[in-house]
Amino acid sequence: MILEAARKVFLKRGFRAPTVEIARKAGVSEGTLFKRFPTKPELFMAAMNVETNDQVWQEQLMRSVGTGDMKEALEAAAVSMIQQVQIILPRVMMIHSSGVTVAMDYYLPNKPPVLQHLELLTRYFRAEMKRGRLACASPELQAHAFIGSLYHYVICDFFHRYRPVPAREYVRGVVATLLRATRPERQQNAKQPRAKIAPRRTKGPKK
Amino acid sequence: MILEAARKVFLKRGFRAPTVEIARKAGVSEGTLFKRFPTKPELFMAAMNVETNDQVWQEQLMRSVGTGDMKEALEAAAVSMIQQVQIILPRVMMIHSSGVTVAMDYYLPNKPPVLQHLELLTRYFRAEMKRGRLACASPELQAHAFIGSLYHYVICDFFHRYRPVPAREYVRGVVATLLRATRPERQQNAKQPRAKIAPRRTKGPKK
Amino acid sequence: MILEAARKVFLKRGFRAPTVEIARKAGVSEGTLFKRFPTKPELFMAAMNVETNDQVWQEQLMRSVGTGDMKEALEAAAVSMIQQVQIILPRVMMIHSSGVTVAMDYYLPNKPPVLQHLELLTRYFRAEMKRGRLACASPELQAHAFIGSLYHYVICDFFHRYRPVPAREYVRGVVATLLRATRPERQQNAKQPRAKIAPRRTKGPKK
Amino acid sequence: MILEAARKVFLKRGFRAPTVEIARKAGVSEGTLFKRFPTKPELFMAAMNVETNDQVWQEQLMRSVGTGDMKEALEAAAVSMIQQVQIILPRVMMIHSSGVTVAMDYYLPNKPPVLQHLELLTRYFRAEMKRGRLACASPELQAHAFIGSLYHYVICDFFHRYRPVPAREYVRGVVATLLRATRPERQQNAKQPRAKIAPRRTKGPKK
DNA sequence: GATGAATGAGCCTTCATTCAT
DNA sequence: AATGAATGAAGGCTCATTCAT
Repeated sequence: MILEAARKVFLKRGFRAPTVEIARKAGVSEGTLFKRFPTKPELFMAAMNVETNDQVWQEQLMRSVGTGDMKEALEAAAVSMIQQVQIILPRVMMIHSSGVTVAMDYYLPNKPPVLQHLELLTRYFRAEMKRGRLACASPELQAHAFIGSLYHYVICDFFHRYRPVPAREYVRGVVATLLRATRPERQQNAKQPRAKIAPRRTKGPKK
Repeated sequence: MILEAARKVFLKRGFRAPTVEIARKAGVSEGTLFKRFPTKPELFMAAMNVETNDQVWQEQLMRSVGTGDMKEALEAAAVSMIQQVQIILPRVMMIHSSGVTVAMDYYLPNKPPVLQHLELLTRYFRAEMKRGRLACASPELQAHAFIGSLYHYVICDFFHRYRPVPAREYVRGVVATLLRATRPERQQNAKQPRAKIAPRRTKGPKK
Repeated sequence: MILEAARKVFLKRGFRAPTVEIARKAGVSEGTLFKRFPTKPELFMAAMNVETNDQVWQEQLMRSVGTGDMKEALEAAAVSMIQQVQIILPRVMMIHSSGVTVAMDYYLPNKPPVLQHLELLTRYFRAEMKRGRLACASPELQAHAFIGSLYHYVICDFFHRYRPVPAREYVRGVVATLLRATRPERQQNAKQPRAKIAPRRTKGPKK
Repeated sequence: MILEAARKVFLKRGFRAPTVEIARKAGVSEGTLFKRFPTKPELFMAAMNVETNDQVWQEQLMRSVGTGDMKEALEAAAVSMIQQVQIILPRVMMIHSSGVTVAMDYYLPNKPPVLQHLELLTRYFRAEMKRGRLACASPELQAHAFIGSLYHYVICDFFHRYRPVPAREYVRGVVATLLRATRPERQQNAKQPRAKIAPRRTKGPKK
């Protein structure tokens, strides 16, 4: 597939990568390439496309509001988000650095993923706050920080191949921090001993 | 100054920006440009230089360990870090996307800023934990997440001109969250010194 | 043909001749030029190629050893040699003066023509001496001098458009001189045994 | 000395050699260089100057006519000529290949050395023929061939570092050949006036 | 439709020449 | 007078784009 090849080449060598190389990698001639994408920038933008058709996790997260286990819901969402960001971030960076001037309107008609994520999480936090399951001064800011933690994991991996722990474990830590920081102070609850973040409770019952 | 001009042009138009344009913007001839920087990639790498000689805040933060107000210390550090990242991040991204192959060893001899930050904060958290002023399962992960929140502020600003609140306010929120999540459980719980998030409970019997 | 054009241009204007000019003269674009010859020096060396696939006369000369008319054989060879040298000499000179550093190994894998010629003639003279049809102190030196006479004809023509007589006539003269100088002294002259070129007779009284 | 340096550099790297390099080698600044020689071609032509102020041997040779030992006179002249040619030939070649268009009038006001040599030797041969000390069909052609043998020695050395024997020995051989070929047929052969090399014997019956 | 040779505009780089010091 | 930094025109080379096959 042409876009596949273009993506690989562009992400490795930048926008400067010659079209011949893309054509060769895609197994087609340059003629064919340019019949499909009349100019290089068009090919580039198509290859760096950032449309995300996988919003399953977004809907799941919102559906969980008020009902499910917040920790589980957030962890699942976070893992999915990391996966998505791993795909999207390099492309967004590539676009921004390419000097291709179409840059700002590339994720039309949708909002750029980062802002989508922000909005979603903000809505989620706000919703859970309304239900009294979360307490924080600014849900938006909280969302910002939460997402930032996740993005940073991707950034460290992408820039420096630095991955201190597996994604899932990282997510657990981040979610735990979040929940601890936003735990509503109920009647100074003696009945919730701990067990919040308890990482490895997978098998046996604690009792 | 040449590097100033080169930086501006490169950051706006990418590595593809013609050297004439840089020369013109710098107010010198192309000849002069190439006498100072023998090749375009060299000029590029010099302009994208990421060496950071301003580690004042790093030292201040570490000096505050055990003594000052943690909130204040962290907020000050965070604001400085954001400022530094605002400068550095676009350059790192530019380098990575440029296809210039010197890419990976560009911040030699020092470590890349991102990892420097991570290390510093980890050390800081660990130090404060030792003093009992902070409690968390994994100081490294905590640092990761904290820094991530700050980076993300820069990213949103850089990519989408999105800046929900002023940096200082954002920082306040993030630090508050952090401190809330890592507040050691004082007097009322003195018999549970650790074991909070305790990731490594693998061996010893709890009893 | 590209090489044809390149040759003409290079021989007239030197290595400095712009590639555009060659392209124009060859009736192609610069792009095509550089697709065929990736760098200018490569084009240059290809155009100045000195490989000589026309060794007919060399074989003919050697085949004539001992049988044919020496004068005719030598004249034919000399005329051919002059023709070949007229092609080769300007190129060799061009290469040497161009400053292109590949210079010394350009006629690999074969020996350079000059030395080829020297070797051939030396072998020829030696062969004819063995047959008693020629007498000289040093066949190699004789060959050297003979060839030199021919080269010089080309040089005068090339440098100064000076051509005192037609090539064929010149050749006749040179061959005649050679044959006269190397005529074996037959029976009637038995009293002059050697003393031919008598190298060190500088001092001794003539008597 | 500037010209010295220029010569070295030009002869090694061709006309393309940068003027900076020459200046550096000459130990002066580029400014000084261009104050002395307003343009590069002028510097080049000055460095490749071919004026020969050492005509001693030419006069000596002519003075020897009819008196001295022809062999010795010719050998001395030949050695001097080789020395001179070793200096001049590379320069002439360089000029011709440089593409510098002043090329044809560079040895004004004198004749180019090659032709000077030719003329001189022709006159010498003719003079000695008049005295009966030499016999040949065409003194000019004889001179041509003689000089050619000497030039070729220089060429082989220059192009291929090929020097079969020391110059002096080579010269002895060449002169010996010449003298043998042009030895007047003394007393015993008075009825063969000319007809030796007989250039135009093509048509008429010899009778 | 697919191909890939040909094009030529554009860009990096060099270097002769100038000129303020 | 000497210097050498600055200039900018020129040239080698690349590569997006076209088009005849």
